[in-house]
Amino acid sequence: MRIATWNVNSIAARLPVVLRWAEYERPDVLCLQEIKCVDAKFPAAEFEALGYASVTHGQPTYNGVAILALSPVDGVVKGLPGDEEPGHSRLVAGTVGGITVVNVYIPNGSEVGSDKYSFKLDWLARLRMFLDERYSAADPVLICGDFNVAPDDRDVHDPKLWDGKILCSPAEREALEKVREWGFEDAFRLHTTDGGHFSWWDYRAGAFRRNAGLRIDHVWVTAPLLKRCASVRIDKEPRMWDRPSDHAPVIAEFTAG
DNA sequence: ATGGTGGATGGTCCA
Repeated sequence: MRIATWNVNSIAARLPVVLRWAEYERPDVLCLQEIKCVDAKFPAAEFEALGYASVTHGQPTYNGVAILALSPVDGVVKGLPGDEEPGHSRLVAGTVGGITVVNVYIPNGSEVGSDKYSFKLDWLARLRMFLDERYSAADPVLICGDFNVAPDDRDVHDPKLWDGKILCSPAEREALEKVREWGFEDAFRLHTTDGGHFSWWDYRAGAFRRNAGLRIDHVWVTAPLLKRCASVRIDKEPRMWDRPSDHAPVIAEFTAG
């Protein structure tokens, strides 16, 4: 069972790249963030032609998340409780092949100290409450997505430059740690302990060429999945294609449970 | 260089 996560920065703009990648990689589950479209505009038929069912939670212009899966998705949840209506579409969850998958697009936060930063910290606190109320860490639960946080300095190309900045600041790292303490481990760090592995590179200033990136896209799992996790890798290949997303997909592989 | 690039949109907002 392979589960992937990818911030695609508009599914309309990225459809050729995502279809091409899905066709050769063919993960069992593909979690997308920033689809930037309403549910009715999601290109479900194109993915269905590859065998994928779509569960979308979109909104106009911004945000939006989707779970694509080769087998049926049950127990679907759309949206984080406590979101104002109409809220940001930043969470979609469901159970596929016995694994509960929680797909999140955690707010970016803009700048430390801004209103958007407060919203990010509050959203993370509400995410923890949602997990407390809805799921059990004794079960196979996986949370993945664009977390918009580099958990520690190994995940930052230039820790001095980013020190205290958005995506790296202590308060957001602590708020994310509270989510982790619910019962998750960072699956990537099971297999890879060194730095220099990134999942996002700014479009500007030749950041990808210089590998000036951050590791902000994550796959975290509970204990029952931890022992089944065979590998986690970041696929930089589609970041080199024409009209790429600024994020690379992350793929986790699990042995049968 | 308080910039740079990219997406949705059709002015700016967002990342």
